[in-house]
Amino acid sequence: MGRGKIEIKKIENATNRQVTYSKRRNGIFKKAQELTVLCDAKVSLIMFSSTEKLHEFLSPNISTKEFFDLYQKTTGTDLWSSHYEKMQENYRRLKEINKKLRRDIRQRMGGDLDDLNIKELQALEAKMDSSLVDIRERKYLVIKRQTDTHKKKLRNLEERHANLVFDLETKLEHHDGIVEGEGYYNEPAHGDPSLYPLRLYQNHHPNLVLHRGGRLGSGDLRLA
Amino acid sequence: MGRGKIEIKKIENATNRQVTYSKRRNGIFKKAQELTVLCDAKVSLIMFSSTEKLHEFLSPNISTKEFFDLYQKTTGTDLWSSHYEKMQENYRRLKEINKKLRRDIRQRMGGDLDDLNIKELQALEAKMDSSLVDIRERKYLVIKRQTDTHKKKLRNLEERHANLVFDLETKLEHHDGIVEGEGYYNEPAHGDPSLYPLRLYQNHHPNLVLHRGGRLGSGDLRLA
DNA sequence: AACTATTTATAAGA
DNA sequence: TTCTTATAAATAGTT
Repeated sequence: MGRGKIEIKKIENATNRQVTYSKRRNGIFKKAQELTVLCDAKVSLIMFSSTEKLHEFLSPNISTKEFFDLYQKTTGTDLWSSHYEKMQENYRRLKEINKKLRRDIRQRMGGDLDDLNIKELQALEAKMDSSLVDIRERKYLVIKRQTDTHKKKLRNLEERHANLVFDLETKLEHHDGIVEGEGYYNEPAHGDPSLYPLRLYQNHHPNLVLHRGGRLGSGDLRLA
Repeated sequence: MGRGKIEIKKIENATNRQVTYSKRRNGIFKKAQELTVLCDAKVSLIMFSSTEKLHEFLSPNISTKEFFDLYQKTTGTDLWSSHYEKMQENYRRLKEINKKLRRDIRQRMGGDLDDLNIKELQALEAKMDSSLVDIRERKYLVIKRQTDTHKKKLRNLEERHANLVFDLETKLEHHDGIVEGEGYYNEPAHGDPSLYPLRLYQNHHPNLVLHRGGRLGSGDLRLA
């Protein structure tokens, strides 16, 4: 259809080819559009020119994805399954590992033991026993650490307390009597209440204070 | 193009529509084919008739998947991503669970205890202890079961042995002497060799045989 | 991007 | 469906 008949083979002249592509592309798009309307059909027409330019026609009221889903459903193919495969493989492996881990834990918790023989049971028992030793060791270590920390705090507290008492006694000696109100009764209240000198007027000797200090701690720290 | 001009709107007559679809489908396929060849283009033409029948044209030297991959790459869309997302979510969750399980196991094996406080350590110790009790219980149950089975087998063996001895003694009484060769020496050889009467001629009393039977077992079954 | 001679597609009919 | 054919539509080559 044109001034002359042409042979259907690749047009070698690039310009000519491009012009023909443009003309015929319009033609085929029009045909696709007419087919869609006349025959109530769904049409997807996608093309890449020799220069890789993309042109597309799609019937209205449907998206490319919907169209492609329909295509796959109809042809029975699943073009993206290959994309999944690797991930699915990993997923399966992870699931399997997960199952084994759960089973292992169940056994360590004393369940799921039905299909273990004596040897396996003994091995499990031994492992658990050794682990328990580790855990106990660890626990005692943590306790010891905490106890040491408390002891250190306690010593520090005792020292500060003794200093207070010493200061007070020094003042008492200077005044030759008991100090009331101001100073030592109020100042500590702004800080840590636990540092408040207990019944200060009754303790005139630092060594006695140290003894009382032993009771300022938070009791036996051994939680075991 | 035809005997008369037609308006581009849906053909209401179903037969007519089907005929037109068929004719124009051939036409557009031919156009697609010509475009492919003439202009060296890649064309994908997919259509569904109003009766959902699928027809497809695809340029040679390319697969539907390749074509679609190219389409997505060119348009920058990723029509598969939504399909991935759900699976990726599951994968992530599974991985997280797996991590926790591994950690749990490591802790039960006595490792990874650094970030547990005393309370957690105590709880872990208690759980392990209780589990260990379960495992030991289970072990003893299995051992007891096996021991019982062996005892039963043993009793059965003793009984059969006693019967043999009884039969032999009966025969001895009838013959007033020792029986040689035939019968009891050979018959048991066809069955379980362990059932072979031991030095039979030396045991004339069933109660003695029963004592010997005690030594036919496989030793102490207590494996604990 | 237009033009137009000619080929091609196809609507209607058989 | 397929063939026929008159006619509409598409387009090759030209400007």
